[in-house]
Amino acid sequence: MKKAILERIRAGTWPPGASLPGEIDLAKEFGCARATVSRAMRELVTDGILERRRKVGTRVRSAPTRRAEFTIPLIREEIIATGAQYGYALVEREIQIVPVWLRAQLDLPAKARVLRLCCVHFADNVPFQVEDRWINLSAVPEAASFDFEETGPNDWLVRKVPFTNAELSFSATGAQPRIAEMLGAAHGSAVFTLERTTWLEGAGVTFARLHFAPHYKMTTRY
Amino acid sequence: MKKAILERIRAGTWPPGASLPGEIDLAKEFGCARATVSRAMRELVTDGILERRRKVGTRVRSAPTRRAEFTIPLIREEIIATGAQYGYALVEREIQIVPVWLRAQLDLPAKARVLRLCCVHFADNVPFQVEDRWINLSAVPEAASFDFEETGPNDWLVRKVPFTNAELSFSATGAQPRIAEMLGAAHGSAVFTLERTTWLEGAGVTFARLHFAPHYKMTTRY
DNA sequence: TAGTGGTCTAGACCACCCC
DNA sequence: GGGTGGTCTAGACCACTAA
Repeated sequence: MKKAILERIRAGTWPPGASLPGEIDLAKEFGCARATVSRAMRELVTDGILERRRKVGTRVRSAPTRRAEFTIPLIREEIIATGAQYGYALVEREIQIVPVWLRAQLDLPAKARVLRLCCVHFADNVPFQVEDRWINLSAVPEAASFDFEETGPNDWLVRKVPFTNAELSFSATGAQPRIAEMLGAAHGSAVFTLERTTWLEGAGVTFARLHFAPHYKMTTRY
Repeated sequence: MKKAILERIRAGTWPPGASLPGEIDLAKEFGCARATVSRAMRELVTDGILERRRKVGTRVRSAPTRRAEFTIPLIREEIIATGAQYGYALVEREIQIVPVWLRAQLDLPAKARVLRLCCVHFADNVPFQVEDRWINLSAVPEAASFDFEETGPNDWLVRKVPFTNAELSFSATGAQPRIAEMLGAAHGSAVFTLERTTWLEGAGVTFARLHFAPHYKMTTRY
């Protein structure tokens, strides 16, 4: 069904910007139930192919969708998937009062306690990613008594703590001396940086800043 | 319906990794039709919350390999959305034989002709993005006779040329002298770089390498 | 207010795949 | 083989919104 509609769009029966017939007419035309047409069209909307408005009808999107989807894998799985051996090292672990910049990001009260971790993930013993992690101890008190010597915070959190909202941002930063050293890169070299914040029902859970080794590329197809 | 299921997951009735009851049981429990449960669950699968396998059942994904979705706006619209004034300048326009590295990327025959464009997008007269663009002239012959003095290739292509597949990749690169100069940045400074390739039915259409001014961040929430 | 999509029901058959 | 999800039907009512 979905294929049949797609074919017509590709064939030019319904060029970009054109209106499609209503669900009932299409159902007759294809000889199937209206619910079937409806489902196929709803899927095409989520695929970014169609655009629907009540009372107006369904149109083929004229400017093809410009949405990209990323799956953010666990770093361990990402490394293993390349065929390399995964390695992990904890560099720093400290409980502290939340820094001001992080208070704003996680929406925490003043003097909230956070666990700060810094660790390195290796692929075949070569540094792959430096993870700077802050965990809100009022949201995740168990974290205070876990040592993170063997298991990375990423792995641990994913199994322990659900979240409802997240924010991701990508950027390029010049490697700070400490980061550069841990990554085995030159000072100031361009580092791909991913920041991720997660909340559970409005309460900030954790913030991570991930620094990737030089030449890392994050790729997606659609 | 979808909400009801999500609530239970959040509430911990079905913790990560747990199996949910079958569709028929759930339908009884919620007092609704099986098709309704089915649709809600399928949607939760596409949201990355659930995982389903025939004969095995439905589970809550333990590692929410959640997908982040980006909307890649037209650069012009992105700049205007910040309240700044959009500016555009064409720096270079040349028809040439496709370079080898690009042949592989676009899947072109040797000696295919491509149009190479280099331009800068400004926000309030400050360089915002440098666009390095290659267009396959056998796929888009009209491009050869368009001068791109006033309209950026991005704007033009989006209106003229459909595509069926695309690949996006993000990385951090040290600014090459030419790029640095155009961006008004220091040589070697960290530049966020986005590469985008699009195909139409298997035929490479265009490749773009976008270099953003320092401190650019690409952000998404979900 | 009329017409569109959005959602649901109750039932049916099929495809897959672990046991 | 048998239980699971995948998909479909035919019909119904609701919600939104442009005219």
